[in-house]
Amino acid sequence: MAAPEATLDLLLEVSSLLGADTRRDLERRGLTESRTHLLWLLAEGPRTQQHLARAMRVAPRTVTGLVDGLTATGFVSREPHPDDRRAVLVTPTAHGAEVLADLVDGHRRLADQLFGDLDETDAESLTASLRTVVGRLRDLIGDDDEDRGEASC
Amino acid sequence: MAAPEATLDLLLEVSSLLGADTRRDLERRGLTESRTHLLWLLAEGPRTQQHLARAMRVAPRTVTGLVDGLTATGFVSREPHPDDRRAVLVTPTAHGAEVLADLVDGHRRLADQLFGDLDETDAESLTASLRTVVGRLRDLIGDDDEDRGEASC
DNA sequence: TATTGTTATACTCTATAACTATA
DNA sequence: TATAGTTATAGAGTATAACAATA
Repeated sequence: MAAPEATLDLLLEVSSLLGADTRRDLERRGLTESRTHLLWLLAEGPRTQQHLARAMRVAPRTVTGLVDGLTATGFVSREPHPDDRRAVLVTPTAHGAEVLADLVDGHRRLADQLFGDLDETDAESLTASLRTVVGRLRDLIGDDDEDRGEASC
Repeated sequence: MAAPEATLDLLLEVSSLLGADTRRDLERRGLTESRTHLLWLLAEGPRTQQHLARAMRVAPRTVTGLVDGLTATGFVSREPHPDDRRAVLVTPTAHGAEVLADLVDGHRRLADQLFGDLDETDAESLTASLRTVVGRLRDLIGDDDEDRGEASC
């Protein structure tokens, strides 16, 4: 038992359910996954759109659209860059910062609900297995993992 | 160590990498994730669009678009339903069936690459943990898992 | 009256290409 | 000349609502 395919199917189901849970939570707040990913990258301060495009591995034009949406819904604003008049600094509004803090908190609570009561041995074993899988997937994809911020939510 | 949040982050990274690997593979074949999900549901035979909409948890109109795309690119055809003249049976073409078989095979090979060499203990422990996580996520979401086909690819 | 699938419309995410302002 | 961000255009996925044909 525990055939490789069954394990992969479980992992894919976890992915699907995690995505569904996340989306449902975000919808209530008027956010989408992509917009949230961008907002998440502002946790440590304002960033230029170029920076965000590279971190999200997305075309600059895509960031324009995401920032447009987040601006229209009151989560961020475009502020002038102090040193470069071509660039803007995408900056969370008070509301955006509040929602962001809330999302970070929700992430922590979800982690506790899912893994908080695993005993030490199981937890170690699970993280070790996941680390191995991440390494193998990176090899398969040829991902260098350069330049990314923290994990998306 | 092995804090709950680190484990969740690993799981999210696995999700992200699995998605990237899948998309890259599908692009080469002229498929998208949604279209592939639909094609996958035809593995055991033709289905009506209503059936597909329920299985994919998506609006009927969305299925129309996906079937349009798959028809235009030669993966499926719409055949008359023998008993119900309102309905159509979405049916893989020869090409579609061939690609589908190839995808199923690729899924098996990926599983082997990721988990084929785990020792019995680790494999059991990993699947047990994943099953627990699936259960908890289902509870969180209130997912009844009725009516779905096999896992999407 | 209920169901199957469609046309019509709209929003989001993504991409490429051409352009403006600035460096 | 190179970079930051935009307008323009396009394709994919999703949704709701109104409608046709059929059950």
